Amino acid sequence: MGDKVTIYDIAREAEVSVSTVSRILTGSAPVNPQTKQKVDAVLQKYDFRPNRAARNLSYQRSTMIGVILPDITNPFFSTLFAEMQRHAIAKDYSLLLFNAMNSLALESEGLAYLARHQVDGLIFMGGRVNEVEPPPAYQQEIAEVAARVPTIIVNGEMLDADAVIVSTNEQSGIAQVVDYLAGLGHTRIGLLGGSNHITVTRNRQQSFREEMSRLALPVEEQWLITDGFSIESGEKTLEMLLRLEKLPTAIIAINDLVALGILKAARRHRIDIPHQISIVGFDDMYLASVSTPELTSVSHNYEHFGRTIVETIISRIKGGDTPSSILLDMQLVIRDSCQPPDSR
Amino acid sequence: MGDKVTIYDIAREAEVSVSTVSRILTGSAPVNPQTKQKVDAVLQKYDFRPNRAARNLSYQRSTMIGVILPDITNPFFSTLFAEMQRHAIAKDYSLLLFNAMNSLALESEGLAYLARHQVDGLIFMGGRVNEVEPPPAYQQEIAEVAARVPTIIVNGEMLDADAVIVSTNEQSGIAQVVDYLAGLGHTRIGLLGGSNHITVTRNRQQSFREEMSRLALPVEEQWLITDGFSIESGEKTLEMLLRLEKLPTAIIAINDLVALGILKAARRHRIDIPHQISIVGFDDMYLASVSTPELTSVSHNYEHFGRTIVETIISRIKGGDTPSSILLDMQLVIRDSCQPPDSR
DNA sequence: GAGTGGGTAGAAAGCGGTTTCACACCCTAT
DNA sequence: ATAGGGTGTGAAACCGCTTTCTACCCACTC
Repeated sequence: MGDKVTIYDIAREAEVSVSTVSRILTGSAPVNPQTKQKVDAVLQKYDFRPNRAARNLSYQRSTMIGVILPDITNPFFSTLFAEMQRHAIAKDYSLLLFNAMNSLALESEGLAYLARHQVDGLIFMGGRVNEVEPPPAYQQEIAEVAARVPTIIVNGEMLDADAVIVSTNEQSGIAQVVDYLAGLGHTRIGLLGGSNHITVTRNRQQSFREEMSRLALPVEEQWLITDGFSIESGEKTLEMLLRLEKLPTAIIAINDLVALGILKAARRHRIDIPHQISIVGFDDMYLASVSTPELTSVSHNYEHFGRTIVETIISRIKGGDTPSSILLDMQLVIRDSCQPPDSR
Repeated sequence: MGDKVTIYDIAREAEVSVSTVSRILTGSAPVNPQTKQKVDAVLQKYDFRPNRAARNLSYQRSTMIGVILPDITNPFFSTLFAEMQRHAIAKDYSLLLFNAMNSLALESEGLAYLARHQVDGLIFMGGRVNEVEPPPAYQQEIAEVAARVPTIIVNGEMLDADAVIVSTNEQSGIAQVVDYLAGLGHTRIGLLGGSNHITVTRNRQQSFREEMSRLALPVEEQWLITDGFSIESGEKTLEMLLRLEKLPTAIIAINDLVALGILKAARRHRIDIPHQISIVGFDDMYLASVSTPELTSVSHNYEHFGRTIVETIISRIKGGDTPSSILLDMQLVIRDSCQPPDSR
């Protein structure tokens, strides 16, 4: 996409030196208004855009921020990415996305890919940073990267790395759900989906136990079943649940996809949701309203989420003082998938 | 992400000139095996990666391909993007994504954004290129861009532009659906969703009429209702359909989202899908299996689709001979949302 | 009326690669 | 012995922009 016109051409036509043109372009030094006007006219005439490679080479930066995420087809990530991109562009940064296709191994390739592009910052979400106890090799790879380039880790631990950790407040999210369900009269609540070695799952489980105990409600261990984050996981975990003698009256799903899977399996088993069992999802993907009944879900403020990530990393890039961790609130959004127990 | 070590450092340590190092890096000229070995060792030692900005400046290219699409949260686009990225990276190109957030106006900004990055190629999908009769301003903007940089337009017309047009074979897709439904015994078929000023919709409608007429089946005009591409559109169009006296026994939805909306509205009206009405979707998004019943849908071969786009544009970039248009087949995937008419 | 200083602007040196050009060296054919 | 032809290598120019260094001009002071 090569405009062939360079700053030299502009300088020649405007009868000034390249330095002057550059000064006008960057505003790095004052220029006589008349001179500026003359040059601006030429700039306009050619719709001049400085060559990015040259500028980056000189500046020693790329104004690109790398993003590694496990699956762009997952609405949680794509929605968040869209918001991040919006804010990044507004601040004259570009987002370079690497989609790891749910492969932890590919993430290393992604790191190399973004390093090759000399990104000024790195945003790491999902995948290996989500591991509860990441293998030392992961830890070290991330720590090395984070030592060289400002890094943000979304919902991960990686305590050794010099990165900003941005996390969602699972504790508050879970508390809202449990309180809501308890308020409806539920005392028998299950938690389905997720994975034991993933931070978010672990956090939600722990917060779940805490909040249940705070309300003096018993936690039935067999109602905590983990089997992943997909629609299929949802189906499978409900099947497993249904084999038990005693069933919960309400189920919290680890995310909306799992919730949709549960809904699907429930329909197959002619279980009436929400009258026989209430369901709450997490993440409030736009899919939450596809289902019948529409899903009650714990929502992120995606706009705020994306903006926080981007503003924080840009601030880090510019050497600003940033907190080393940020906690973002979640908000229960009530739709149609919950009812008082035994309300059929 | 700055490795501070440069080609000069390498040259010094290996006791050769930078030219020699560069030759080894690029393979642009033969180098004595012994020299090469010596340099390679130093290269390895520092895990040297040439500075991208410098290289781009010298090469006068960016090895980046820009992608403009209307909505990355739409599974059709995100799935396709993921495939494209995979193939692009395998061929040492990078994809720079611009998400236009469903705004035609933003697409111009996206064009400027990618131009600023001096992308070597441009892939334009959805949005304004999908318009049946794009306003002259759009036409011209795209034509200008396409004149300067290799461009691919996915599912659009833009006949004036010097771009490769990659399209999906709607004619064959529709024919498969109609034949399948007719084979089940359906004679009363509707086509819901989409938008009259969008190419794909127009093409599907036309192919629909053709295939129906080929089978000597009547087309009931009031069963062709367009109202967009979203889940909500699906709900709305079914509501409108239900107000008619005579109903079709099968509905083709313009895409899976619309189909999901139809399913949802049908459930609300206690219409049994597929026994009262059969439904077929389009695009075979991964969501097609969320629903109950699972959606029969016309599928893209996303892997092939993405690969074709990427390989074609790279070939164009390299000055290769490429066809000016490419047609990709679609394939009906049969699941559970169709039954013979009146089979309840 | 020489000295000081602020405002402008040009020359030139990077930034880190690639590539052209020139040359040295060695080998072969005359 | 000498011209001719590869090979392999270094020096230097170049890609397009930013920025430091330098110099000039023109008040303005003392």
